[in-house]
Amino acid sequence: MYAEVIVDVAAYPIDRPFDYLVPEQYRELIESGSRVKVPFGNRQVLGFVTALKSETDVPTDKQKPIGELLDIEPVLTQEMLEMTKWLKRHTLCYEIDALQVMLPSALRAKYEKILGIVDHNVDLPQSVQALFQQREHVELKVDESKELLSLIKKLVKEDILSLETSIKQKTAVKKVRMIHIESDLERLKTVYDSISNQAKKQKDVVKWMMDHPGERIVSADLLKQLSTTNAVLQAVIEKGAATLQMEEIYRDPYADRTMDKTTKLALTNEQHLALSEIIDSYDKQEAKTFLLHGITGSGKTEVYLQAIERALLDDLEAIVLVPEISLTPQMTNRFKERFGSLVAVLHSGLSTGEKYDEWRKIKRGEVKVVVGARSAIFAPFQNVGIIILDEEHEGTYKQDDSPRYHARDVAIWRSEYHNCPVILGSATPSLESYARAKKGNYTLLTLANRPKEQALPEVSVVDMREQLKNGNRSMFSLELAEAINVRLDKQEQMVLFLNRRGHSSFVLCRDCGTVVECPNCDISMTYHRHQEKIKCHYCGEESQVPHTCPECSSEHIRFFGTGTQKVEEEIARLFPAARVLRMDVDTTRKKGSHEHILKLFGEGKADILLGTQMIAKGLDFPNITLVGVLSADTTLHLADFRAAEKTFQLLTQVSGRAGRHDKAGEVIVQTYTPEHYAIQFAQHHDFVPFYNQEMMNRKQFLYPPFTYVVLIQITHEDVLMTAEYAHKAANWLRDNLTDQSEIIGPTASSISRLQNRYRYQCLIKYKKEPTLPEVLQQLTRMYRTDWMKKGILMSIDLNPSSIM
DNA sequence: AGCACGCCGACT
DNA sequence: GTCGGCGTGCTC
Repeated sequence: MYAEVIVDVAAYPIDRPFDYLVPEQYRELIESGSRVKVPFGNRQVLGFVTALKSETDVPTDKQKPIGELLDIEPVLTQEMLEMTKWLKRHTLCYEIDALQVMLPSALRAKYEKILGIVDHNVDLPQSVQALFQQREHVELKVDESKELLSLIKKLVKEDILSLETSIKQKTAVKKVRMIHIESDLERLKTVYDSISNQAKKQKDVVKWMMDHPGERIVSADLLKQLSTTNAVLQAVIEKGAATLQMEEIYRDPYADRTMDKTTKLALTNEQHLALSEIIDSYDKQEAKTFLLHGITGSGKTEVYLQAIERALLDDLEAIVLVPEISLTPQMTNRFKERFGSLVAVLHSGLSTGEKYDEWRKIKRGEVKVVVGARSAIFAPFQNVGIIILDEEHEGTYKQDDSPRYHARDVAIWRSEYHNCPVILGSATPSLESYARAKKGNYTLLTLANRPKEQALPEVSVVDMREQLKNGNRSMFSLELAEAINVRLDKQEQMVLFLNRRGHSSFVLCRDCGTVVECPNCDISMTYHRHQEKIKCHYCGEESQVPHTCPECSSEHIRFFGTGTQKVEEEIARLFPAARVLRMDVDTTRKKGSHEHILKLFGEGKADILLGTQMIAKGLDFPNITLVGVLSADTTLHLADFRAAEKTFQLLTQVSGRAGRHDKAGEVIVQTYTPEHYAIQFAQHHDFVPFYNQEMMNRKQFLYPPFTYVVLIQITHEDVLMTAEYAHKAANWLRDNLTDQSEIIGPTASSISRLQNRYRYQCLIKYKKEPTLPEVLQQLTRMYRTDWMKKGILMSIDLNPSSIM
């Protein structure tokens, strides 16, 4: 018996199955989808069994047996194995990357080099002895000095030391010491009597146990409750009053929270119509994709909940994706409230262990609904009944490193596998999805009204050029300042939005015009006043604020541009009575701080919630009556064909935060380009006219959804090398693709250097290009066999979410 | 001769 | 990706 194994090595010639002999003792147990340890070259690596067979073409002298079978229950389902092949083809990634992306990171291998002493008669050199410090075995870290490493290598060769790789799972299953108390009271009594009166503590413990016969309790809890020590407990166990067992437990991030269960809400006609179309298709077991276009506050979530309820009736499972879920506890809570313990939550705020435990609950079918961010689309359910992507237009559904998959594509693939519907929901659908819905590839469902018929908030656009002309140089227009004062008087809440964190976005010398740039990236450093530092938002570089110009030594250094920190200060100056909560990457770094800020705001502990785009989505507080967008221009002028679309989406989403309940909402948008159609249409909540206008632009410049694009990015530490290979790539594409494709570039990327690597890119635009998969595969091969060795890094992104 | 370093190819 | 093998060139 042989197993085809994909080994945990990402390299071009390795990117295929290797055949291994299955040892006798594993023949009954092994299944495809299990992890194994295998000898590979002269080391041990982790691998995934993708198939079993009785024959092989591999000559006998090259056949090696599997070292160890790691899973009795395979970690990969058959569906995942099929999905892997599809992912590999469609994202041009290594098969091993496709496999690993479907599993929680806890299951990834952790390789350790273990150094041991073989010959004790040899005196080891001082430096090696220091490493061992009397121990028999130590872990050898790669960051030891070169001299030491080569010395060790020599000693290993001479058989004085031994070097082995150990493979461990990154995070283990959490276990607790569980005490099982003897259930036979008589026997407990006997034990009690047998304990000498001197062992008072032991008597106490057994006495307590006699009140709790047959119960189970976690060892630590028992010790705490009886304020005793492990020694006492051990003695009691030895006498037979209880037994100790290691038991698996789940780390539960929601352990200390209780929630009131909610029941179905009554649906509006529109909601009902949408739901019955979905359920119809569900009943027919169609793999149909719905685009649920519902204005903000129109009750999309209730439609999701009731569609899921239908699937649960048949004991099928549901996957719900939300964009970066930890940002929207309000959203996850709605699922927890409706479906209680049937819900697993997967998001980036959980620890590796917590994610692993949620994953195991899903795998074992202990939960039926998973709510999670992008990677939750790989939830290991076996009987999926419905898949939902909320805010389907969000860029976070596209993974921006290998494998560069889009959760929407995976969702549709899985829906075809399980014959179940997919619901894509949004108030501002992506142009791609809306175009597909109009063409009939997706089924369009529309919710044009809010359930309680609340009006959409009034949006006014303020021309900041006029403010400047009238002598107002503040970042608050008169209109916005007035509106803020009104809310402060009425004790209503506000959300202020600015898509830029930090204090000032650049530091400029007024004498020579120098802007302080990051030493590793071609990007200006942002001033952060709280730590009195300047930071690069791309690579994390930090340094002291210069007091003189690094170029000309002038002291006329000034800070320009506005970030959330500066706005916070301005609010304190202009509205001293206002209580402000700032929410951006800088204030939400700690685990749970996100929820904490929102909780404070929900309890009315602040008047103003000031933040970056993380506050644009999902907030639902009844007392918010004003939303202020301090500058709508930040996203509008990016060098990306989706800039207008992103701006429209953002404005519509933030506007939706106001007036969701009884009180009417107002939105004030400040901009230097009020005439721009994205701002105009967002002002009037006009998605369809915006869509039509934007489609005309896309058509004119041949951008998606009229074409498909592929972004190819080349980076290297040396500019000339970067440019050279970018040209090579572009020329190769021009020579090999048909003239149905347009190849743009190479050009320097808009951030031309990042983390000390220069960046060039080219773009392929095509409507139909039958040769594309083949050509890209060949380009990848050239890169992996040849260019990589020269330090070039190349990435190919099909349907990139941004071309910057 | 003895070894450091870089390049090449193999890995079931 | 990571190892060993092998060639080149430098040093004692």
